[in-house]
Amino acid sequence: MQELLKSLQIKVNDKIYLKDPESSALGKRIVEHSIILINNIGFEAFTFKKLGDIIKSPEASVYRYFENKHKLLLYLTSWYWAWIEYQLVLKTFSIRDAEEKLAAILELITMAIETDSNFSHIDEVKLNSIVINEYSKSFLTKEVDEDNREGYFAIYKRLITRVKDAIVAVRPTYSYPASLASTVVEGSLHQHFLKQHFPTITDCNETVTPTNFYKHLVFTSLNISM
Amino acid sequence: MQELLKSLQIKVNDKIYLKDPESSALGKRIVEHSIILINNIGFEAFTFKKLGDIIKSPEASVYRYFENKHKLLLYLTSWYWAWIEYQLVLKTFSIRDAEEKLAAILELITMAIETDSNFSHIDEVKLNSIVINEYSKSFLTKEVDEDNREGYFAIYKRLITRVKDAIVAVRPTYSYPASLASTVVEGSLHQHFLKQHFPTITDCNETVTPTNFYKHLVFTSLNISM
DNA sequence: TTGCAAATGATAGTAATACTATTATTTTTG
DNA sequence: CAAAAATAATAGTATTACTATCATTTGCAA
Repeated sequence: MQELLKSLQIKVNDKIYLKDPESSALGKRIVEHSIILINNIGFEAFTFKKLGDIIKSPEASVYRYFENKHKLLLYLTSWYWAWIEYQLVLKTFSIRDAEEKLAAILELITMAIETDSNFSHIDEVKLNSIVINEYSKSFLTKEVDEDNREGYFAIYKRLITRVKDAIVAVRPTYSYPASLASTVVEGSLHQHFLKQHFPTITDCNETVTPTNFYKHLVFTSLNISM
Repeated sequence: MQELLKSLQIKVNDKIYLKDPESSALGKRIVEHSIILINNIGFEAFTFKKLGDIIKSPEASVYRYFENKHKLLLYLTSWYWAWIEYQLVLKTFSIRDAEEKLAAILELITMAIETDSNFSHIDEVKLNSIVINEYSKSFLTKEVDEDNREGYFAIYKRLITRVKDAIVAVRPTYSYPASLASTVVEGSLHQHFLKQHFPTITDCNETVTPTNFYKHLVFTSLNISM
């Protein structure tokens, strides 16, 4: 049931790919192993040639699914945000209290993904790690406005808007709901990164989580005592 | 006087370059035109070959100053953060009141750089734009731990620590001073980016600035009424 | 079950990138 | 003014990021 809903809901903008990777076994292998490979060697060192060698298909076959590796990154990260948005809707639609709902959203957004759902070719733990390490690169480009016009960031923006709406529901007079929402989503990825690589400039570690920090940040900003 | 101090203070880790670009006319041309070129075409499309064509020197000459373009980016962004840190120290060392000092720091950190100082080959406005668009790429790499060990991010971390210290001075009991400091510095770059490319997910525009947002965020977090 | 289209595989090729190497020429400076 | 240092000129390599062509396999419809 949850599986069914999932397969129905998690759809990315079909202009991102040339051929839907969900539509064939090869497409799924491309997605599955690109996640593993990007996670292993990083997006810069990742090439369609290396991926082709791993899945034992010529790189030309990969190019039939994605124009280039940037489109593939857009695909993977869009899928991730769609998956998060799906969980957000599922986990919060029945919560009536605005504060409680916002708290649930913050938990979902700022939490580390630690267990793979294991019912598809997509490893969500590795994908989360890719989002932490590579997501910024998907929009920090000269083509960002063009890509945005094509709708490649639509799911991400919709997610931020949902967070913003939850903030507004709690405190309609607050002046910066959109900035606060985008700060939490982006900032949370950043704190997870700092925790791993720059521990001296974050308070997040094994005991203190980004969730603790962002809950405090958001609720005090909205004038709610903690 | 300010000029003198500046030339004395703004020094980057000398392991970032092979030969100090400040030590020769060619070095300065490399830095000056790399800022212009990266700003124009973006870091991905930027190559030493293209830079060489512009400054009319062979790309091999550029390679005598910087191992590769990633090192050049580290150099430029380190210079930028050193410049910001220098201003921070200069503008706040005489402020005794902790809240006032923190406010001054937040203004400096979150403000857009709009005027070029015009007394060196470095255009700070363009460099600020490079930092907004490319800084994340300097640490979102597989080599981040190695680069960090070499001290390539030392100035940036020291700057964040200064912001953290100012937060602690205001509210010693606050639990997340380092995370708040890193959130403000990184988040401010992000809000400037959103303002330009994703206006629907930020409240920052011509009238509302990241400074307004972050001052509110920080001071409410520290339980100071606004 | 054959037969045709679509998908994939195999192979080749190109321009650009990210360098390294060598030698010649110019510039600096002791 | 001579030696040393810096830069220019040129060439070369492996890899990347593609595109093109044609052969083979696979799925499915008559």
